[in-house]
Amino acid sequence: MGATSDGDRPWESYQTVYTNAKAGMDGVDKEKVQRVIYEMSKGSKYFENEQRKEAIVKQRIERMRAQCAKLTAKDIAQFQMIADKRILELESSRDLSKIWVHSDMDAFYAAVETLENPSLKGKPLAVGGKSMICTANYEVCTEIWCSCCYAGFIALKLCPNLVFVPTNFDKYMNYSEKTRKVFRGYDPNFIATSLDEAYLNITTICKDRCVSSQEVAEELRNAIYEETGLTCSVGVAPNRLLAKVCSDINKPNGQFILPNERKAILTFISSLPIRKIGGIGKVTEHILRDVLGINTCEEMLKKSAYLCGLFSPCSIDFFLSVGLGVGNTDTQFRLRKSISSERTFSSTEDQSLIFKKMEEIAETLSNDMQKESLFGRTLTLKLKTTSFEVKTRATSLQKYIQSKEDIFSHATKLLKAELPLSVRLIGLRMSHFCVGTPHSADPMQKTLSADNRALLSRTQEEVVLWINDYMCSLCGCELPPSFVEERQEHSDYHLAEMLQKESVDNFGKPTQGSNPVQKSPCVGRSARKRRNKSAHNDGKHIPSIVFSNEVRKSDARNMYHMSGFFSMPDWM
DNA sequence: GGGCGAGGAACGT
DNA sequence: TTCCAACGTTCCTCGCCC
Repeated sequence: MGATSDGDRPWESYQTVYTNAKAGMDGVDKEKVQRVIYEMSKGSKYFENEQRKEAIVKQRIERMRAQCAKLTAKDIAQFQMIADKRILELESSRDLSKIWVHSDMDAFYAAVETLENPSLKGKPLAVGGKSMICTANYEVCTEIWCSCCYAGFIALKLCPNLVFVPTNFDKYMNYSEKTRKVFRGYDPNFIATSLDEAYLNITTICKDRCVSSQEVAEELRNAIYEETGLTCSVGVAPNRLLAKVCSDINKPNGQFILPNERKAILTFISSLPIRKIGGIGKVTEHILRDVLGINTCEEMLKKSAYLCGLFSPCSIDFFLSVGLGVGNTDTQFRLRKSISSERTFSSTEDQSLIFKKMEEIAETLSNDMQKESLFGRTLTLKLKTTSFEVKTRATSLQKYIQSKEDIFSHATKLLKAELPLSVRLIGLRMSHFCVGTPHSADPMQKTLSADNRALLSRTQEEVVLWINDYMCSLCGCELPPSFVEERQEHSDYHLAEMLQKESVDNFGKPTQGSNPVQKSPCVGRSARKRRNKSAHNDGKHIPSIVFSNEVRKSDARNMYHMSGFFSMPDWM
């Protein structure tokens, strides 16, 4: 942004239009696009809110610059030592033994619509509505720079021939399932991150069949095409962070293979813009660029001392990993931490209507929770006001809830405290789960004591059977073998429950003072607490001691890996 | 005064 | 003429408690 930007060319400073140009869009007149979006957005409430958010980011940048300026030579030397040590540790954790594939369907929703209605072929197509489009095909991309993230009416202005098709998620899920059928043939434990994206570990298949990753990638793309009639792009690399970047390089209908060699990775990373990395979005890019002048992944290492001086250890680890091209190579199981439902509608102040909307959302959320046997004890109400300001109000309850009535009742209390109000979105979120046991009412109860654990351990192997080494035979709770501690607590729970029942059967009432557990610890509380503690403390300040590899690994994993199934950044 | 948890905001896809 | 999502996680701040 130049000094004159806000004068003659105000659109240049409108951050909303900063976006990650995709492959095949080099010929687009970016300035025209940026100008049109600015002109059409200007003056709207949405625009005003964007300006407000931008001002906050700018303030943050100023604060960080001031923080930087305060660093003495001694501070910087100290931070450099910490950074260098950490870089060495990350380097030693580099795993080049795995071959990961990231598969990304090309303009998925638009491609499905075109496949089912060939008359759309060759036309610029947007899936969605005038308010927001989900996906556009490549005909649109070559005209207006970006395949999505536009309001429909703006896209229409930029591309007057644009044809709109409403979304049909059942259709997309059907095609997505077809792609997953193919993925299973290459990696039964593949990780789906959305309807159209997945990670596959093809190490074994390459080894067993004595074929190159290039051949497998090609075969996979052909198999997807044969099964669905749709094309995809794939990236092959030693870890998921890099595979994701690689899949974007030869899009659409292409592939890019990054060899499992350190030198090749460092060369690849050296000039890679940071925005290409999953997990670095508009704001992070803006901050790194304007505070530290970091534009490429390589520069993360050059500015490592300053990164250590400004960011939390979790963030530092991520940034340094990006600089080294180190990413996660394990297939890890992730547990959901929250579930939510939200709806946007025309702004209203009508309280009866607002409560009606909230009741509908409570019902949807309750249904979703029932499908996954989830009971939560923290309820968060989200409100987006007419001026696009987002507020959240949360409450933690004395018992785990799931029913629509319970959710609505507690949400009502939260909402009443905010009235009167003019809103355009209401959302409800439940978190702090207890999975699978409707009678686990009191979150304050204790888990098994050490004595009880010793007493019970002898027989617990006989209590819980893990179906497919994965699902609890007694309650259906899903825990993979790697969750050793969580499984232990889960077994303890069922055994205690069984013994308690026996006690009742034998004596007519529960043994006094021995009510060891009434909560199904699918997510072990002790483990969770430790993870939270670790992450929390780390977020506060940067310790002057050098981090241990083990601690940092668990923290970084905590940061993202335990996240939801579909919105997890892919770099870990 | 430090640990800890809750709540709210920010961020990313 | 006017229209800009849905979902999930992490980060940061604040206040309580020992």
